[in-house]
Amino acid sequence: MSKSEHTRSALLQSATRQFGEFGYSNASLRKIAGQAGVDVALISRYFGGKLGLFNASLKECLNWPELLDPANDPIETAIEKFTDPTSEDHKFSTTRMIILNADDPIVGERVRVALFDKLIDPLEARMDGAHVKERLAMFIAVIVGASITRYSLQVPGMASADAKMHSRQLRHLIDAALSFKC
Amino acid sequence: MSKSEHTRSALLQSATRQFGEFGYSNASLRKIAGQAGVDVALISRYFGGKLGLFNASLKECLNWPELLDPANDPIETAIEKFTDPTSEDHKFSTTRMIILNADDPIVGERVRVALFDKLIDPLEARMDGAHVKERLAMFIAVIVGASITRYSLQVPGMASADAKMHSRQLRHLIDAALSFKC
DNA sequence: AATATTTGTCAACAAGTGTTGACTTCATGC
DNA sequence: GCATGAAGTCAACACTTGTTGACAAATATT
Repeated sequence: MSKSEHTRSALLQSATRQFGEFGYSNASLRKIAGQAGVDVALISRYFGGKLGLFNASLKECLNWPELLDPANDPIETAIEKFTDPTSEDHKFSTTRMIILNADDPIVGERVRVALFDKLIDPLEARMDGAHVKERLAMFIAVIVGASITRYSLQVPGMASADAKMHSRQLRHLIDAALSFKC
Repeated sequence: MSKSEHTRSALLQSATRQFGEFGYSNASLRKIAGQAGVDVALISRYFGGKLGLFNASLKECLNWPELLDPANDPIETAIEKFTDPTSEDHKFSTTRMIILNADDPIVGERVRVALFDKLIDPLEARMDGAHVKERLAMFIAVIVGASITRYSLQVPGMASADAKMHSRQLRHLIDAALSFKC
């Protein structure tokens, strides 16, 4: 790994944390560079600017090839990815990255398009039964709502629940979402 | 209504729109004042600054006395308030105001405390049965998740659903949340 | 009518933002 | 050893932000 690749990836990792924690507009390039131990000007050099850095970070976040693998159940894969149990801190999960930036006046549109291209459309293509669109939307709503309730709002009934209990809550709601009949 | 009260309320209304659409940090005092047809400096005069303006707006948003009225069913009242069918544009709903600012580095803590004081704790006090905390958290998750999915992410299965269909989706998930048994 | 109080206007401020270009340092080729 | 190009440093830029204080206009009070 060359020197430039090293700083590039350090920048990308730091950016993903900051964008995921504070959102695009609240994240500062100087803080991103500082956390990566690198000069601010290098961001423009390697990514062309703040927008380019965000795009690179977004692309990395939403790269979920497992979703396309026929060997995997799409819903189970999505649950694993969304709840992201490997991440050390859910503050920096992909779910948060999406939610926090979906309304941004600058990158919101981009985030939504990427979300559809990389996640929602592939998921929809692999679901069957009646009312796929409606059930999928309800599934997304449950995942997103649970994430916000647990980590952003910190409502005790979810925030203080242990992993097992939270998993039961999630499964119960997901089952309801997927079994919806108009 | 005196002159000063008029500009004060115009400022407050404009602020609620901007804070609800862009979030605290992305909202600009100059735009708020401009939309209210008033000079920027008057914000500092009437509200003491940006933070004071936000607090006033937040207080107004979360003033839901109907929730405490024993004549009303608390859950039904909460649903009405959260889904906010009277608002001309859900972009400026109370739900959005809360979600969009719950993570802000400056006002996030304030928003969460107000949410608990004014909504969650009163709701919890009026619910009965087993596992109240867990079921309430799941209820919140459904409301919040549906709002984001429909209005922020704009997932077609919810965003394109008419009012009747969306209401059925919401009821189905809420029933599941409230009937949860550990 | 003259004074006092409220209400509104304007310009400036310090701080922070993303971005740029000239410069130095470093490593690799010949 | 020297020259070439990559990699990193630094200071400045134009701009926006929230806030402040001095001033003008309008309204109310005596």
